Amino acid sequence: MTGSMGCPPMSCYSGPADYSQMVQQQQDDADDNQARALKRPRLVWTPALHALFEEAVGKLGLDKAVPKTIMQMMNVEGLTRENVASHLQKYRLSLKKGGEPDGAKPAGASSAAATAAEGGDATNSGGEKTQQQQQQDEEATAGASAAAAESGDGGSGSCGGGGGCSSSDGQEGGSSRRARPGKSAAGADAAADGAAGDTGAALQPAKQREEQQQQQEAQEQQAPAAMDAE
DNA sequence: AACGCAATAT
DNA sequence: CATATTGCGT
Repeated sequence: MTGSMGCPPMSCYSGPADYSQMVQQQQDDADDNQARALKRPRLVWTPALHALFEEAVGKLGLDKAVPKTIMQMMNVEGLTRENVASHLQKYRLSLKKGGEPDGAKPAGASSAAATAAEGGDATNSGGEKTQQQQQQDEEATAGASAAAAESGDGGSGSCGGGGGCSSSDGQEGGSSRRARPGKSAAGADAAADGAAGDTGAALQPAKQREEQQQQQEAQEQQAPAAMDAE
């Protein structure tokens, strides 16, 4: 093992496994915070998370793809419903727009892989800094830990059991909504915290547990010999 | 309460 | 730009 350790495509992934901390600076209040729900850094939707997300949506079915379920299925600590909801929106929007028709990509698209599209490192490896805009500040954020691993599929049925779950409903047909102009500045709300905690208490250098492999079916490769299966 | 969506803020 | 946040209507 000498020096070549390049991680072949997909293998050592630095995705949502062990992020670093990096506290962010936010307007802390001078108030004492205490058990305030900490503010988590901007969630970085890494390709893997996206993958899990898409997976969950796909497996659950569009009808059941509701934030709560998705979130549970992804099993990513620290992920909140809001996170998923927000992304879900985007996801749906994207589908509506150019779903994935081949050629519907604005331009340039690159093909992507077929079996596994992973590989995204959050941080580049070279040092290039192309991409992205000038703003964005240096807000380094990170935060979610991922894990999840095999969900065995079908594992969780949210409401299947005993309760009664309402299923999804339909959408409203109406369209008349939207009416809320006002808003703007003026409020002086206060809210914030400071400290560094991490709600995602699983991404700190103190926990060293589950972590390591997680991915979805992209890892079924194994068994050199023959192994029957489906 | 939870979801969906658009406006809006960072 | 990508996300989060918020407001409103189901």
